[in-house]
Amino acid sequence: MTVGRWILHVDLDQFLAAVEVLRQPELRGRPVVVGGLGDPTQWRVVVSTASYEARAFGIHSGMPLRTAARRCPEAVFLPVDAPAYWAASEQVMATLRTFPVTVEVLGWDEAFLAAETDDPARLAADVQGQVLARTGLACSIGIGGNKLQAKQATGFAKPAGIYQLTDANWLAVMGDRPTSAVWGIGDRTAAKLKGVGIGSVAQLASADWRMLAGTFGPTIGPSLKAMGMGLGPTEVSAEPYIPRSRSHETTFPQDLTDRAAIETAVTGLARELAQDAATTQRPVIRVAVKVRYASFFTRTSAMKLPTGATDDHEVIEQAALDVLERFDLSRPVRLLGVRVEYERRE
DNA sequence: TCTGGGGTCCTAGGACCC
DNA sequence: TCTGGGGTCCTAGGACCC
Repeated sequence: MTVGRWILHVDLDQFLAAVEVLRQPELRGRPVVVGGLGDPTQWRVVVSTASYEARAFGIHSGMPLRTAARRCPEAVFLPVDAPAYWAASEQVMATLRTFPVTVEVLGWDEAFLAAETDDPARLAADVQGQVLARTGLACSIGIGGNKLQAKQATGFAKPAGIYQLTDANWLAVMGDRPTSAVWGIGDRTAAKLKGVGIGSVAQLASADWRMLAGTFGPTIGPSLKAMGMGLGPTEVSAEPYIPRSRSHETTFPQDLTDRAAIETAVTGLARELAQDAATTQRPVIRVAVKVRYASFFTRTSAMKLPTGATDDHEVIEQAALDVLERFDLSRPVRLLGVRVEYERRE
């Protein structure tokens, strides 16, 4: 066998629920639902992660906690404890870095690995074993010739398995599936593809890229065909991630109708982001405000800071309030959000 | 399903300038 | 002065992902 370059996608299984079970072993085997403050009677709070036992009741991420409680009243509901998950994630990523691979972290429960090996399945099994031994957490691993194939393969590896997807079996495995099965193609794009006669991955792979460019634009169009063919990026970077923006948003348990309360909330969100910008020394160049009304109609508006990049909290808060002025605040407000964009540095 | 929070990237259109 | 074409900046919004 010749040594080749492989991409592995490592994905922790039911990550939040798994960390909770580690801390409370008596929860193992029980339906566990992590979300919000862990109170299933609260409105407007959704499931972050459901354990496999909870998923058997039809509970899944994004589902309102109240709905989850209705589907499985005996489930254990737990609050989201982000610091605990970040700590567990750090342990996992450190374990991955003990292998002779390049590790690119994607959020707290995923990573791409690039490896030179003639036996990627063996490497994947070793990684799985070490992650489990050192952290107590199970992961699934997809193996591919590029990031798309590897990421896609992980879906077939779950739970706690290994699956390989390459140029050799891509079309055999993916060809008959709907285009929305491909990572990066959502329901909107799949529906639009259907409108031009493309329903399956195989059809997308053999589609005319000029036609796609006409329908989806010069960048997205041809990239869709490439995705259908199972082509994707191969660079894996261990460079520390530099965020482009940060945001905070809050959905209120009850809609806000009082202008002063709205302004106070926006100021508070902006202040937190400004403090964060100052401590991380990332000057802000733009400030955006998001308003979701009771009707769920959502608008955002943004402003480049006229003063130039700054981490001055007064400037950032004032900018958020100035942008807020553009909105109709006579209607009940369900959600308020503030986002700051950082100066891009080379 | 009465619908969270935190991100990224792309596109389209208007303003403005030459 | 009924009027072109190209480049760049800015903003709103779409789409997608975890």
